[in-house]
Amino acid sequence: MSVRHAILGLLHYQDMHGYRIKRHMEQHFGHMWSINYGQIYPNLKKMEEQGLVTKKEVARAGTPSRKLYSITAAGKEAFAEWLVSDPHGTMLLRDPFLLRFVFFGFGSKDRALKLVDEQIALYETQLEKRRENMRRWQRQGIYVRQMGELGLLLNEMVLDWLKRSRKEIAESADGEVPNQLMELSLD
Amino acid sequence: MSVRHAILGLLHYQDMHGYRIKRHMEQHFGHMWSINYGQIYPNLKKMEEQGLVTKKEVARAGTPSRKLYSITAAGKEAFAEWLVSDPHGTMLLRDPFLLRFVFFGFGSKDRALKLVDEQIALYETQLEKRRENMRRWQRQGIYVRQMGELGLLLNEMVLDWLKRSRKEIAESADGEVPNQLMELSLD
DNA sequence: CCTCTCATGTAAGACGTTACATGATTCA
DNA sequence: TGAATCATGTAACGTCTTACATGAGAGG
Repeated sequence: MSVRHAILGLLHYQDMHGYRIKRHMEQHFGHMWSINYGQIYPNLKKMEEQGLVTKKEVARAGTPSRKLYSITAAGKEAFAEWLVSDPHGTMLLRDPFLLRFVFFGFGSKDRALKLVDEQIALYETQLEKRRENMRRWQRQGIYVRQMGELGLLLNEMVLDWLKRSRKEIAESADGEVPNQLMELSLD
Repeated sequence: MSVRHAILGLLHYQDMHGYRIKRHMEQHFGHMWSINYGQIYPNLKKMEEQGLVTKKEVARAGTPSRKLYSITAAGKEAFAEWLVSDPHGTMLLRDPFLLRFVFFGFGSKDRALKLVDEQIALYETQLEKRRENMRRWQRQGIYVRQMGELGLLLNEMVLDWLKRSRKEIAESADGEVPNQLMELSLD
């Protein structure tokens, strides 16, 4: 499970508690993964049972006591194994927008344009955020910086693609979209 | 649920049975999504119960009878609604390799290079496949073709990125990777 | 006073993957 | 004879999301 290993990775840097782990992941890997408490707390618990991490409760007046987790030798070993395990194939773009995009031919051109525009706006906002983050990533070593660069490249590429698609859709007559029924029935 | 809507989309083209749906998705959207029988058959069943599709059993001597599904008016309506529903944010690159990549600083440089090389080989193989598929997508209307182009662009971009990263990793001294512990502890 | 951030957690359900079971036909 | 393809399905498990419950402190 990736979430588990990501946590073990972070604990190499320093001891952390759940809330902090979530914030950190969102700030550093937010453009690649999502994460939530429903994953973090149960996984920390399980990893403690497995001896991959240890818990140290730091009581503080008032607020719920922080639970600081540290990685153990066994945890480091498990992490090291995972780090060099074999590749699992190429990236999938399991993106709900893209899936809808493929079927835009069944809706009206206007609707398609509207949805593409919304998506363009989204990517433009995100591009700015990523450019800001880039400054932070720059100082974090080769690998973190490279990951950030990939995120930026991807964002720019998708944005360009959306704009080109938009243009082509706008220029096509509404009926110009070929009837895909015939084509697809060939296989 | 996306799988359900993807199936409804395909049924716009023509009636299909489960096996065929899987094959079709793998051939046309294989670079973006994965799918398996554990999703298809239960979902077809459920959609039939909901009146989104109807089943017609076509008995054939010997082999298990094919179950041809057709989309109903209600199904088309549900699909049309989904098609114009609001965007859900930007793409996530939930890729196991990338997650490991970020932590390569904790392993040796040689291991990192080996893993990057394996990934490069994977993407090169896939790039060829996608170039072949492009011919098929070309004839399927704007949207399918654009999706195919995005897949190609993404593949080329990641491949370039991997090669550039490889070079930079190779040129870095093994100890040159900054100690990320200090940097990260700042937030 | 109200909202935001800090902080921990659970429960239910949605979604996805893997492995298995079955069996005929086609092709080498 | 053996492997691949066609064809349908289930069970178990793993993973992820959403919503909820709780409560203190800080700042406007």
